[in-house]
Parts: sequence; structure tokens; C-alpha cells
Amino acid sequence: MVRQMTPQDVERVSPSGHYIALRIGFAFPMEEINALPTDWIDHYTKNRLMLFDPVMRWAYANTGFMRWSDLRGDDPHGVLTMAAAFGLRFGLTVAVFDENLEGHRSFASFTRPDREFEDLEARLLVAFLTRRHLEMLPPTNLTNAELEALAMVKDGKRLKQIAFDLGVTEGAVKQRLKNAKVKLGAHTSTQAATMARQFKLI
Amino acid sequence: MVRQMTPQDVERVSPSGHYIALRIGFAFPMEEINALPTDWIDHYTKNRLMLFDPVMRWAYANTGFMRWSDLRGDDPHGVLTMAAAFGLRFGLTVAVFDENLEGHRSFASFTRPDREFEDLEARLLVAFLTRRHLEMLPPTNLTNAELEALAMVKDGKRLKQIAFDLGVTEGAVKQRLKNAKVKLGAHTSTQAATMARQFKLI
DNA sequence: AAATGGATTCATCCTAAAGGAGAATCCACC
DNA sequence: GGTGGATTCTCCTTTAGGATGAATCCATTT
Repeated sequence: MVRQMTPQDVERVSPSGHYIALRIGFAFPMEEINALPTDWIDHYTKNRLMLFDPVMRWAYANTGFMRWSDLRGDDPHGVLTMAAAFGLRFGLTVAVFDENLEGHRSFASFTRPDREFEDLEARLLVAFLTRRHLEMLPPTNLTNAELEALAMVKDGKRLKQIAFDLGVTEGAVKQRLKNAKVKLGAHTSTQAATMARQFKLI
Repeated sequence: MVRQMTPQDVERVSPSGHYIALRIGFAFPMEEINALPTDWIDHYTKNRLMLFDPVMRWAYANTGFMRWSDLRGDDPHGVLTMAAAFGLRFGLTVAVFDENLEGHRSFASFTRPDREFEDLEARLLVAFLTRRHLEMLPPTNLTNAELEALAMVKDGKRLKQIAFDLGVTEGAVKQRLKNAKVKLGAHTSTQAATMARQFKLI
């Protein structure tokens, strides 16, 4: 009997760090969680390793899971060797994809210094990513009026100013924001604005 | 005498759409502005053209400007030919890079249906991107206390709850948020929270 | 040790703004 | 003519914002 993985479980099973990219649309994801070692991040960034990283290529083109050791022979620039030198010796990358919807893709990499990931761990991590992917599904039922108000809140405007700019009453603006909060499941307008931004709705 | 380009100038000089990625760190940018034609976005996304796009490769590896026609002969998958079929017949890509700082990179592509971009336009667009790149430089002087409060505001918590969770008074929380607003140049806590999120500070 | 200066944190008071409930109105669509 | 969704308004409560000054922390110097 295996339960769902929590973020704590992920940290435990991936002690050298992990990386999650959620809902890649055109080119870049809605949310990126980078819990890899700082020195590796610096090295990767400075040397633009993304261009040569076989893991990235795999993650953009496949679904399911893959151990980094499966890519030996497909790493002409030695990115995985470099990663190992930074303590990321064993890696597992998982990817999911929305066929039907807008073609969103998510992927995540998990790393260990000591041993390969087991099949059970891999399946649990696929389930974990799938859950995060689904949670990040953007709502589609916000009206333009609601998004317009949220965008102005995000930009630091006051309700009074927003009402004036839109040519409606302050109460109307409040109602639009309230609707937006309900649809997004947000407690406050601030949360609604940051959520809408994360979903790339504004 | 040539002045700075405004966003309106950019739309005028790039009538088939443009794309801007600001401050790419590890792999993905802090902000993405995608004003390309919708049908091209769909096609690009569905077919994961990013993997094969020579423009992306150029943008990650160079600085300055480049006309897409310079890449003929380096496009084995015919991405540029497909783009032309969607009305993006002439393209210009510009890229800038922070050598000294955290190694951030920004790039942008501009497209026309009718003619090549001129050198003057290219230089103005480099200047435009450079300005946007510098504006997006994240502040580094926010304290942990300030970021902690901002993160809780972003998550929809009320000041009273934040104060309780942190074990301080509500007035103290207000002061932290006020400091954060000043440092970020934000009018409201909402704006401060969304800015901090955009800068990947929280 | 004591003193100093500067930044951060905390408290209080008051004002301005946001949040919430309920009802009326508008409007496209059946 | 009815229905449901979206918009608008009013009234009231709760919360956030702004100004000010005191307290605390911390590194440096005397």
C-alpha cells in the first residue's frame, strides 16, 4: 500500500536536489521550482548547459520516466559527467503531457549521490508530477472584466482609481474582484492577482 | 537624432508579432512576453519546435542582433520555413547578456511579413531590449523578514494571521511590508508581492 | 567595557481602502 | 416571457496604509 508523495518525501528521496518545470507552453513554464545545489545552478547557467543538456532534450520530447544513466552515449558535451562532479551522480527525470488540452508539458528531475532510483520511486515521482501538473491547470472561466481588474490591482492601483479608469463604480470593481477570487479559490485579491499572473492570465 | 523605442514603436516595426524573454537564469526567464500570432504559437507548441529552432540556439549562445536569413543553412528541421508560412517571413533576433552579474541573459525576436529589418532598426531594438533587461534587474537589499511577509501576503494571508504565525505584532508586519514596498518601488503590498514573485525573490 | 552610529524591528494612533452580504438591474439567449 | 449570468449599487464591517517615535540589534571604535 503506497500513498501519495509529499514535498517532504520528494526531498527525502532526492537528497542532492530536484528541479520542477510546470506547464511549459510556447517555450517556458508557468512555474519553475529549482532546488538544485547552488554551485551547480551557477555552473549550468554560466556555461548555458541547457543548450547541450540531453536531459532537457529528453524532457521536451518524451513522457514517463528516464534514468540519467540511460542517456550515456547521448551526451556529447559531457553535461551528465559535470553534474556528477557536483554531487548529482544519479538522476531521474519524469515528464507528463496534456494531449487533449493546450499541449502543456511538465517535467522534473530528481537527483541522488548514492544509488539509482528504483522503479517504485520512479512511479511515485511520476504520480507526484502528474498531480502538480493537474493542480496547475489554469481556470478558463474568468471574464475579461475580471482579468482587467486583477491586472490593475497587480499594478498597484487602488479600487477607486480602477473604477475611475474603467468608468464604473467602486462597488462594481469589488464585485469583479470577488468573482475572480471565487473562481481562482483565492482568499484575497492579492492572492488572486498572483495566481492569475502565475497562470499567465494577466 | 533617434529617440528610444516605445512599445508602440516595437509593434509598428514588428507587425507580424514579437517575442521577449527577460533574464534567463538557470533555464527559464523571469518574464516572457509573447505577442506572436496565435496560430503560430499553437503550431510551435504542439510540435515542440523549441527543440529544433535555430533562433533559440542562437539566442542562448550569442549577443547583439541577427537576421533570421543569416541562419539559412542552419535549419535542418525547417522551422524558419514554417514560420514564413505563418506570416513571419522576415525576423530579427537580439540578445543581451550580463557578464558581471548573475549571468542573466535576455533575448527578443521581432518579425515582419514584407521586408528585412534595417541596421538602424536592429540597433534600436538592441537598445530597447537592453533597457528592458536593466529594468528587470532584481533588487538584492530585501531582508528575509520582508520577503517572508511578502510571501505570506502572496499566499492570501491577512496581516493578523501573518503576525500570529511569525510571533510578532501586526504593526511589525506592516513595517516589514512598508520597507518592502519602498525597496521595490511598489504602491501597494499586492504590487510588491507580484514584483517579488516576478523577480523570483519569493 | 563602554560608547557610537546606523539599520532594523516594534508599537500606537488615525485614516483610507478592501472585504462581504444582499438586492436591483441589465442583457443575451432560449 | 422567463432564465441565468454578469454587472452595478448600498450599507456596514474588517483590514490595510501612513506617520511617528521608541526600542532593539550589531558591528566598529574608543
